[in-house]
Amino acid sequence: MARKVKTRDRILKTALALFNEEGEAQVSTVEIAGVLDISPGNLYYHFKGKEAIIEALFDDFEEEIRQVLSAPIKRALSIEDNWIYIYIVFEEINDFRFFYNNLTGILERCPDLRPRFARILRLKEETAASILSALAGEGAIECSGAERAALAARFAAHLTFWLQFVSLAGEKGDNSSVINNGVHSTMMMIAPYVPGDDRALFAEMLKKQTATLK
Amino acid sequence: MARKVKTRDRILKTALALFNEEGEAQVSTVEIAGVLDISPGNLYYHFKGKEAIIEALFDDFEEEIRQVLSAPIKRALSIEDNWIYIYIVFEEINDFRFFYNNLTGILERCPDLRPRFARILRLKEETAASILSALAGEGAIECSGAERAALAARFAAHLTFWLQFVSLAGEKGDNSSVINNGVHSTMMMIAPYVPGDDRALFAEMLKKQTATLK
DNA sequence: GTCTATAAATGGATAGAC
DNA sequence: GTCTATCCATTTATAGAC
Repeated sequence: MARKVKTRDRILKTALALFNEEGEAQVSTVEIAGVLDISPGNLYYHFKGKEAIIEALFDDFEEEIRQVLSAPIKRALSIEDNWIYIYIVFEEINDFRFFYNNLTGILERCPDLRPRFARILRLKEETAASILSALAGEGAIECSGAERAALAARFAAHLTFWLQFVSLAGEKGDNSSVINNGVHSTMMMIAPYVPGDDRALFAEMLKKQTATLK
Repeated sequence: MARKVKTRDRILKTALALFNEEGEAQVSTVEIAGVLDISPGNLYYHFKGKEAIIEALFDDFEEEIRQVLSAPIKRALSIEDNWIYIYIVFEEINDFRFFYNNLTGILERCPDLRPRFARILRLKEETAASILSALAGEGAIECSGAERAALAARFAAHLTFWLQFVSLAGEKGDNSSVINNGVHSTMMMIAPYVPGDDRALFAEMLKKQTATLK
């Protein structure tokens, strides 16, 4: 059963790891080939160049993130149930962090990706808006329409950049504690909108969740 | 009186403009020299290389942003007065956007800047915390200590990344309307904490401000 | 599919004349 | 301070053998 892994897939896997570790700009096609112990020529047989590799990696990312972002829209969730989706979004972004660490630079060189990434951002925002709308509908939060719209946009930005912010601010910690920090800070954005009666429960839930996962 | 502008300063000015327009990674020392109509050798007489130029630009940025971030701490301000500082912070970031557009990449190549930038982020957060604390003290907002701390961190991240988010999401608009959008979205983060009586006033103020500046 | 070898282009950097 | 000339290293990319 141990099928031989295709060279194309090995290239993608290795490139992703190197990009995330050293930064995409610091990694050349020669280095990727070197780590894999294949020739540069072989690499160029599979991919036209670094941009082609990045675009192939983006294909994978896009498919996964779209799935995650579409899931919570389908059924209304309680506040308590939403954190798992936030967690998964952060995990995906973390797995693909070389891209998020150099968004502008990469999108300049891969212009095809720009509209696709913009659509992902809008999907993030729409998903957030739809969840907030559901929560407001069932009275779990109290929040005007205008405030919900602004909050949804900030949600999308927060999900997109928080991991980078934490790492730039000089926080130490392994991947999973940083992601938990992200989930916590995201959930805290909802706190002021939770009405008085449930606010204690909400704080309790956040505390428990943080304790469990840290 | 029309003093001749020093070549060193012309290099910095041109490099900043090119970096912001084309992205730092896409601009070579040769190109900078070419635009200035000086030889690459001359450029290297003034700066050891691109990193030295970036670090000199960062010196300027750091000095200005520290000034802005220190100003509002000195005296307590009403909510209405704070927007001008937010506006100026966004303007500074916009003037220096090549750096914010490739934070990770540049900090990898200029490791000296990393702790300095981390300190700026912390200063952003501290300034926000101190303003929030003052506002809470005078009853302009209602917000627990824990919520204030979390909000201050999100403020810092929001100031740092919002312009990039808007541009990546595909919004059109000139510089100043994008910055106004930033100020507005930042102020909206405070809205849920404004107590009932003043909330109408706050909404009114935000609307007026947006109308005036757009 | 994979390799070797090498071309072609670019960018960083310096020496030495003016 | 500034220029010309040049060198070196890196990277992308391709041709052709196996």
